[in-house]
Amino acid sequence: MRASDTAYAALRDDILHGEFPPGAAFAEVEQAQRLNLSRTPIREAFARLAAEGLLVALSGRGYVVSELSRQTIVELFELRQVLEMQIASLVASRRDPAVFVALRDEFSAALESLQHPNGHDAYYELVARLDAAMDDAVQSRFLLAAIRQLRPHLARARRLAKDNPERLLASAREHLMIVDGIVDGDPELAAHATSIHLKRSLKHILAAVDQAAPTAAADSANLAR
Amino acid sequence: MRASDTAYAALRDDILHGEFPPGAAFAEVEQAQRLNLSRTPIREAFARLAAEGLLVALSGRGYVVSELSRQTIVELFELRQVLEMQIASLVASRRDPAVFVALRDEFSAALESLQHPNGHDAYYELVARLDAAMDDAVQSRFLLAAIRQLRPHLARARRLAKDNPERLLASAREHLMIVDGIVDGDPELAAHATSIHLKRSLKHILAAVDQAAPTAAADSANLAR
DNA sequence: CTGCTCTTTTCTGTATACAGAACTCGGGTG
DNA sequence: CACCCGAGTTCTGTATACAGAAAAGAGCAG
Repeated sequence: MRASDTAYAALRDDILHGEFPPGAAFAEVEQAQRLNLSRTPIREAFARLAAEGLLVALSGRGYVVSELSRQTIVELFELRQVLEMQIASLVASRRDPAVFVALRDEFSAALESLQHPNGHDAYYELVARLDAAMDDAVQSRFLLAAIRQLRPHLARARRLAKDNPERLLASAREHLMIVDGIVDGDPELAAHATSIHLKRSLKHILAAVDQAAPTAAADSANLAR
Repeated sequence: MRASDTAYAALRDDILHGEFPPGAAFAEVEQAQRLNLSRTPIREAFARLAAEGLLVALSGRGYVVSELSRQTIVELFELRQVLEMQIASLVASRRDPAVFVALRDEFSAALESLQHPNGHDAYYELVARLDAAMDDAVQSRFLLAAIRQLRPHLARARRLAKDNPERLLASAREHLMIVDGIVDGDPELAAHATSIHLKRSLKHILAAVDQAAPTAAADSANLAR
C-alpha cells in the first residue's frame, strides 16, 4: 500500500469518526509528523479529501473540515434521492435474481432479529451488503462513482442521528420493499420504494438535527405549515 | 495562478480537444518537460484528472487517457439524465423569473438565427449561459458538484457527433420547452422537457458513433428490434 | 526458433530543501 | 486609545534528489 493511501485512509476515518469536528484545521507539517510521513503523501491525501468535499481548502493556508449543516444535509439528499432511485431502477432490470432473493430473505429475517437490540450491528452489515450487491449489479460507472463520492458525507450525516429500534424496524420494512421491486424486475417499484425510504430517512435525520439545535427546529416547523 | 492549476488546465484542454486520443499514455517527466514545470504540480494535475475520470492510473506505470466507448456514453447519460432532471425541477421552483424570461426570449430568437450557419457558435454560447444560470439558481452544492464533474466527459462525447443544422434547431426547441417550464415555475414540465431533450441528444450522439463504427451500428439495430 | 531469466533502464513514490506569500504581533503614530 | 505599518514567523507551493519497483531487452538454454 502506498503511503499516500495510508494517509488518506487515516485522515478520512478520523474525520468520519468525528475525531476532527467540522471547522477543525489541518496543516501539512502537523499531520505529516502525526502520521510519521513526509509532506508529499499528506498533500495528496488532502487534495483527495478536498475533492470529495470532506475538507475545504483555505487558499494558501491549509484546510478545514467542512461543515455539515441542516441545509447541507438537505442538499445531500437532493442528490442522493435521484441517484439511488436511478440505481434501484437500473438494478431491477439488470440484476441476477438469485442474489436478491437471498437478500430479501435476510431482510425478512431482520424484521425479527431487530427485536433484540444487539442485532443492530448485523442489520447495518446487511444494509452494507445490499449496497454492495446493487453496486455490482448496476453496471453504470458514472452513477457508481457519483454515489461512492456521496457515501462519506452520508456516513457523517448518519452519525448525527442515533438510530432507535422503531426507526430501524421501519427501515428494514422499507428496504424489503426495495428488494421486492428488484427481485420482481420492476424498476418503478424499486425506484418508488427507494424514494419513500430516503424521504423517511431524511426526515429522521433532520428531526434529530433539529432537536439538537432548537432554532433550526422552529424554522423547520414554520416551513412545514 | 498556481503551477499545478496551469498544468491541470493545459492537460485537460489537450485531452478535451483531442490532442491526446483515448489510450494515449502520460508520463510525469515527459509532461513536466513539455510544460516546463517540475514533477510535483504535474503529479497533482494527474491526480485531479484521474479523479475526474479523464485519465486512468496504470498502478505504478503512469496514466492513459480514458476510453469513451459507446457503452461509456450510455452510462454517462444514465447519470446525466437524472441529474439534469433534478436540476431543472429544483430550478423551476427556485429561479428568479426575470433571468429565465430573458433566456426564453433568446432561445426564441435562436430559432430564427440558427437558419444562418454562422449562428452556431452564438447558440452554443447561449446554451452555456443557460447552464450557468441554472447552476446559479439550483442552490444545491452536491448536485452542482456532480454535474460539474460530468461536463468534461459530456464535452468529449459531444465532439464525437458533429452537429447539423436540423439537430441544432430541434435542440433549440427542446431547450425552449425546458426554459418555459422554469419560467412557469413548473418543476414537472421542466424535468420532463429535460428528459426529452437528453433522450434525443443521446440518440443523436449514438447515431454518429454507430455510423463511424459499423459493427456497433448493427448491434444497436438488433437491440432496437 | 522459442521461451525463460537476469540485467539494465526507466519510471513512479517519497523525502526534503528552498523560496515566496500570508498571517501575526509588536511598535510607532495620529 | 485606536489604527496602521513593518519585521518576523510560519505556512504552502515548487523543485529536486533518492530509492525501489516494474518493464524492456539481451543472452542463454531447451
